[in-house]
Amino acid sequence: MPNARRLLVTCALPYANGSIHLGHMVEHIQADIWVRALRMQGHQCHFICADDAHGTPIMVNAERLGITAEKLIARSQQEHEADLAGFGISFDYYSTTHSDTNRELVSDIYTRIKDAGLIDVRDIDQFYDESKGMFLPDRFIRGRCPKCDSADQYGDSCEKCGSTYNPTDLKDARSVLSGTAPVMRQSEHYFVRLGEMTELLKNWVDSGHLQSEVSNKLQEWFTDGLRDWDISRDAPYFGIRIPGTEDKFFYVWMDAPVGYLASFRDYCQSVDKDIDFDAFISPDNDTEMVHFIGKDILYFHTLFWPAMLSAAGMRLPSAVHVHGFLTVDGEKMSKTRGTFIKASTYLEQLPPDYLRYYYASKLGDGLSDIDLNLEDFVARVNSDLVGKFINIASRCAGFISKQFDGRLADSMDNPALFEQAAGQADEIAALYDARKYNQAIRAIMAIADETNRYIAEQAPWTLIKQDDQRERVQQICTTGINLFRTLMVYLKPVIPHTAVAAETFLNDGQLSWDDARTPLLGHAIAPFKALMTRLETKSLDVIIEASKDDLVDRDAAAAAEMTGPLADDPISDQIEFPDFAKLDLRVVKIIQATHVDGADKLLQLTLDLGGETRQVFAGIKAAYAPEDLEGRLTVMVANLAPRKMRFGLSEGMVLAAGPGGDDIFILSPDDGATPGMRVK
RNA sequence: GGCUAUGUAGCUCAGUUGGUUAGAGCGAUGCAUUCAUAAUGCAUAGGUCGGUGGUUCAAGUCCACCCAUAGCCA
Repeated sequence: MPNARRLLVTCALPYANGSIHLGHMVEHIQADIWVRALRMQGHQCHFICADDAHGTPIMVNAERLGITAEKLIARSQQEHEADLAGFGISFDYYSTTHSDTNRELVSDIYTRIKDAGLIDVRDIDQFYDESKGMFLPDRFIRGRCPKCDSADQYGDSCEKCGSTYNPTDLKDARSVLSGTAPVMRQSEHYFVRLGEMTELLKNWVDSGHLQSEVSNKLQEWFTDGLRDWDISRDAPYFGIRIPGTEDKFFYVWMDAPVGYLASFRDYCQSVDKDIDFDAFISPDNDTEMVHFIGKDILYFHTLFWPAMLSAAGMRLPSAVHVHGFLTVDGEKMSKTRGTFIKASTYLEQLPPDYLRYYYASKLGDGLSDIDLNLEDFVARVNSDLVGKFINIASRCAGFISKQFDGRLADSMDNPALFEQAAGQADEIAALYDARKYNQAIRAIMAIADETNRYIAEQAPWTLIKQDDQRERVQQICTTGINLFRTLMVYLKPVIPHTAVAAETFLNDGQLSWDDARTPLLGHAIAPFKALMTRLETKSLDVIIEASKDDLVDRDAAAAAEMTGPLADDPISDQIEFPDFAKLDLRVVKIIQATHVDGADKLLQLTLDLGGETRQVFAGIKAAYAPEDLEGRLTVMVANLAPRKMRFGLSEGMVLAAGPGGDDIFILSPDDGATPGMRVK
C-alpha cells in the first residue's frame, strides 16, 4: 500500500500491583478498535504495551505478601496479559518496565538530559520512617487534616474537606507502614528543570497534537509556571538506579513512559526485525507515535514525557489521546455495590464483544466519562447487535441455504441500497480515525435499520410461495447478506470475535476494509449458525455478586489487619543493640506463689534465680491460680529497679503477653533451661 | 477555595457558524407480520433543552450569576 501509515500505538502501562478492571478496558478497547481499523485499511500499526512494575507500593505489597517484588510483578504481568488477551486486545508486544532494555534506555535518556544541563541536584526535607528505614511517599503518611481536623487522612489531601497540603502540615502524622511517627530527614534529590523547556512544550502543545480540552488544561499550568520535576527516590526503592549514584533511584514516572519505547525496542529486536528502532523514533520521520491515556495521567504525558523525549533528541508524540473515566450506573465504581468489576470476572460470564460494542457505542473523542449503565448495556447489545445486525444474516441465510443450495445470486435486486451502504466506507473509516466511535456506530446501525426495513418491504417469505419469484427471492436475500457483510466489515474493529465467526459463515476468507465496497455474488456460503446469543440479565447479576465477593474477602483481610495487635499497639521506635543489651532477662523458677491480702490483681511470687531469690508482685491473679504456678520456669527482668508497692517491695518483673484481664500469658522457656540463665 | 468539564424525552445520547412545529436509538402503548436467536415493520405518546436574568427580529445554541455532578490543583 503506497500511502500506508507507520504507527507506534500504546496504551498506558497497567500498574503491576492490581488487577485489570473494566475501567482499564475503556482505554484498551478504545485503542484496540483504533488499531484494528487502521490495520484493516492496510496501515502498519505496532501496538505496544507493558506492565508498570516499579515504585514503593509494589515493594511494600511484595513484602506484605512475603514474596520478592520480582515474583509479584511476574505474577501480575501474567494475569494482565491473560485478561487483555481475553478481551481481544491485539498487542504486538507486551513487556515490563523491569527489564534490561528499559534500564538502558532510561539511563541513556537521563544522561542526555543531564548533559544538556537540565538536571539540578539539591536537598529536600522529607518524612522518614525510622523503624522501616525508608522515606515515605505522601500516600504512606496519614494523620489529621490541618484544615478540618478529620482523622486518618492521606499526606497529600483530605478526603473529607478536599483541601490539599504537604505531608508536613499533617497533625499527628503516622507512617502507614509501621504506625510510628515519621521524622524529618534531609536527602539529596534530582530534578529536571522543566521551566527551561516551557517554550518548546508550549509550541508542541499548540501545534495540534492534543484535544482542545487538553490544551486548555495545559494552558493553566503554563500560566502558573512549570516547576522542576523531582525524578529521584531514595533507597530502598524497587526501580532503576540512577547512573552515577549509590542509593538514588528513578521515580517510577520517569521510567514508566520510557517503558513504551523499551517494549517497542524489544519487539523490534525479537519479533519484527525489519523495523529500525532508532530511525522510527528519530525526529523528522514520517512515522507516528500515538499514546492512549486516561485523563488522570495527562500531566505526565503532555509535559514530562515530551520534555524527556525532546531533551533526549527523540521524536515527540504525534498525538496523546485522552479519555475519561468509567462510571457504572452513573456512579464511581464501587466495591461495596459490586460495580468494581475485574476484567477476569466479566470474562467468566460474558463474551468480550458485548462490552467492546457497548463502549464503542458511547465513546467519542472527548475527555468526558462514559457510563456503563447495566440495563442499557443489555438493551443495547440485544437490540443493536442481535436484533438488528445479526438478524439480517439470520433471516436471509435460511432462504439461501434451504432454497438455493447455499448459493448467493449472481446479482442483487437492489444494488443502489448496497451502494449507499458501501459508499460510507470512507466516512466511517474517518470516524474511527477521529475516535468518534459513537458516531460510527450510529451510522452503522442506521444502515442495519434500513436493511431490515427493506427486507420487510420485500417480504421474501411471501414471494417464495410463487414459483416465478424464486430468482427474485434469491436476489433479495443476496442483497441482505451483502449488506450484512458490509456491516460486518464496518464493525470488525469493534467485535473481532464475532467477525471470525461471520467470516466462516461468509466463506470468503478474512474481511478487509475494502471488502465493504464489493459485493459477494454467485458464491457459496456456509450454513448459518448463531453468531451471538442474547445477553441475559442473569449473567450481569452473577458478575455483580462475584465482584462483591472480591470485596468481602478483602474487607475481612483488611479488618483482621486493622484490629490485630500491631494495629492496636504499633511496634515501638527502633532501637540499637546496646539498648537491648541493657535489659537483663533471666530464666527463673517460681518456688512459691501466694495471694496478697487486699490486692485484686496481684500474686506474690518468690523466684529462684539459681542462687538468689526475689520477691516479685505480678498482676496475673485473674489468669493463674497460685498452685498452678509453683514449680514453673519463666522469664523475668532481673535488673529492673526495685519498686515499692503497697504490699511490699517488688524486685523485678515477670514477662507476660496479652491484653489483660483473663488473657494474660506468662512466658516459659523450652525444656532444658535452668534458673539463672540469661535471655539474649 | 481556584480551575476545567458536564447538565436536552423514563434510559443512553445527537444537536453543525444562534434561524421555521427540538432529533435518534432503547423503553412504553397500539397495529401489522411470522423469513429470522419472541427477531422485524408501521404508528402514537413523551421534553417550559438544570435554574434565573440578559444580548438579539430570533437562543438548547451567545453573555452573567446561581444550582447539581465529575475531575484536576503537579
